[in-house]
Amino acid sequence: MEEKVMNIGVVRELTGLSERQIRYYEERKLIFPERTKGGVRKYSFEDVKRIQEIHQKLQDGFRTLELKKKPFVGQQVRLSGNGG
Amino acid sequence: MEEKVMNIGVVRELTGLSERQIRYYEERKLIFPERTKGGVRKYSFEDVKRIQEIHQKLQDGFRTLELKKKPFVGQQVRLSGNGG
DNA sequence: CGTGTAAGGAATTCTGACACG
DNA sequence: CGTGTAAGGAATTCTGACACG
Repeated sequence: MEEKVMNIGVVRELTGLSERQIRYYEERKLIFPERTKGGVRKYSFEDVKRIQEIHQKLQDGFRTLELKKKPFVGQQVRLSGNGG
Repeated sequence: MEEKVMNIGVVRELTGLSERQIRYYEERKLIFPERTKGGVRKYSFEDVKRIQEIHQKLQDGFRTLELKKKPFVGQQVRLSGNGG
């Protein structure tokens, strides 16, 4: 399931998210789709799973930057309070 | 692996065959990709496997029509001789 | 910050046809 | 029969920007 074979349109359908959201997660370095020569993004089923987890975390109040590296282990849920 | 998620371009790369060949196998009713609203074909990993088997059979001298229904069981290799 | 959207361009795919042996 | 190719159109995706709260 590591093969990067899907266009963003398929990922959109599988996840129910928008292309904007999917591209944004990449911009934040949370997912790493491949590209065709022409620049078209290609995703794997693993990516799809990851995208859904990211979205879930965002729902839980995380910010994308907090999801980098090992994003889904040993983290505390934070619904408010930005420190700062 | 039944999910129809790949464009023909990806199938081309995975199989090494041409788009022409891939579309032709569909024309001969040997594979059944889905379609997006816009008419773009979508293939599964199963389809990819099937396509490779079809191609192999053609190499072995079969004709596409002979590959229909249960194409890969109980068949004799035929390298020449078309009856008739 | 995370997401929506309109804009224009580019990559990808589609169909139907002609060609070959 | 199985496959290549040039042709024109259509669907899909891309980037950069403005907007909102």
